[in-house]
Amino acid sequence: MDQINHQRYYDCDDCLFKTISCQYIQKEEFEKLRSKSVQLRYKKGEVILKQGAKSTHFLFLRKGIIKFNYEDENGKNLILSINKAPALIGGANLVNAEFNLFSVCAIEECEGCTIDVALLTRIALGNTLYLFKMLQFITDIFRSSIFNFISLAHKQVNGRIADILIFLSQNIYLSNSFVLSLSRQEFAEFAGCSKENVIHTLRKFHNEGLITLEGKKIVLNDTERLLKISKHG
Amino acid sequence: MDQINHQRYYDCDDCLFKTISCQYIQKEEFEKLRSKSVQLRYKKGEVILKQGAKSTHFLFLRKGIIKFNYEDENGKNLILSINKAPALIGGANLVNAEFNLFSVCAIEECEGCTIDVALLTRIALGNTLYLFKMLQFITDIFRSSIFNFISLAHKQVNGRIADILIFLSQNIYLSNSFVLSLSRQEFAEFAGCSKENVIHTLRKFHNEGLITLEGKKIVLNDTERLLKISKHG
DNA sequence: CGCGAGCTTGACGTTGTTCAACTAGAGTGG
DNA sequence: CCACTCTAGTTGAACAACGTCAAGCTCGCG
Repeated sequence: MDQINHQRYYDCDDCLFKTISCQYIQKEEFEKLRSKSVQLRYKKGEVILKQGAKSTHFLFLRKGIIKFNYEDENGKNLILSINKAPALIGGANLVNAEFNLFSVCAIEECEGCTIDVALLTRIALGNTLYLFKMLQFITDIFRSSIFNFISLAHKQVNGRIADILIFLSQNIYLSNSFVLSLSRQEFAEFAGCSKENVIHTLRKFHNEGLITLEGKKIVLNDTERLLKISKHG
Repeated sequence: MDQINHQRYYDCDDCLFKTISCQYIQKEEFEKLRSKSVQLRYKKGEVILKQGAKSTHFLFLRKGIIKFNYEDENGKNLILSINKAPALIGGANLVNAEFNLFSVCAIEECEGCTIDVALLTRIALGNTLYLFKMLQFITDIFRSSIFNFISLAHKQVNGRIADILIFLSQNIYLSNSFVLSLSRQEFAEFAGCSKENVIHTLRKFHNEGLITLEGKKIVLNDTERLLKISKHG
């Protein structure tokens, strides 16, 4: 068991989290964090943090793409936000709640390390600039959720799907051409509509030449017009 | 000008913000905050903080009810959240942004005082427990927005309106019977639907005996069933 | 008294969901 | 190596939900 947990996939000296941390805190303090930290790999689909569970640790996501997922009483899922590394996740609860408000799942292979919340809090409370930096990291999820919130709230499906395509292109894959890591079902959970509607709409965009669709591969041909659709609603 | 600004509506010694602050910081420090602070009153409908403006101060809301309002490129409004005093507002931007991401408007007569962001930040950075407390205050808006986000995202209008009625009853007016401070239009902007739809749905709830509707006065007769409608979607 | 803003109502067309049938690919076992 | 099954994706049609529109109403205010 210990053997597995201590497996190391990468060198901490190469890690952004160390670089950032050491701008604020002493190396010895970072070493304390590190000594309590464990490197982990997640396969596509794996749950990283479980909604409702007690949040005992953060995860510094060094590589990969994740979704923030909310499951309601009826078992219906809703994707609040999609984020890529680097990110500090789980922190949605630092200020707010003892238990995870959402689940976090890998939608691409992910790599990162756990960070002890209690210890990080203790260190951060002794160093306010560091605390500030950590909070910036942590509240990112809220900001990106609100982007999606606004899109959902007063656009119809055309606009929302255009929004999501642009978001994925510009914020996640950083290219006009990408292989979607989401299933159609997940896309629907992000867009707040049925999967059939996603399929119909993507097909329509394809037929109109806005995008090129080949299964999971999507190419945005006309970002201009997508932006117009997004703007118009 | 100065005369007007220095008008005082209430005694700071009675104010919750002082009580809380003085649990963490020295009286002399609080006096610094106070000396830079101005008491203000807002009438129903007045804008307290304007979306896009530089956020130079917080407002400690001592009395009243406010809405967080987002206006999109086409001039359409969306109410993200409704909150009542006591609250520290404008802070949605503390960690995140230099400019206000949303507007804040009074929907009932409000009373509060400005707080200098730079000074509060300076003091809070010297006192992490206080910083933490302030952050808790400030991030409340996010949590309550996400409540509404989830409701919007995968419930239909029936469920959303039931949600809002319950929210208003339990979190804002603290009674089963209240006089709505929102116009039908604003209710629609909160529910993410058309005002006619709000009217139709409220009328239906009325006819089914779930609520009693008399213009702006609403009585929740059957919270149980409203909860069921909310849950079912 | 008349005007205007907010509210209400019902009709109608559009949007979006649900359902059922079908296809394609991946994994399984004989 | 070929059925078989399971899952994800796709399609179109029927139906329900929702927005838009147009008309009329109410109430407060000049």
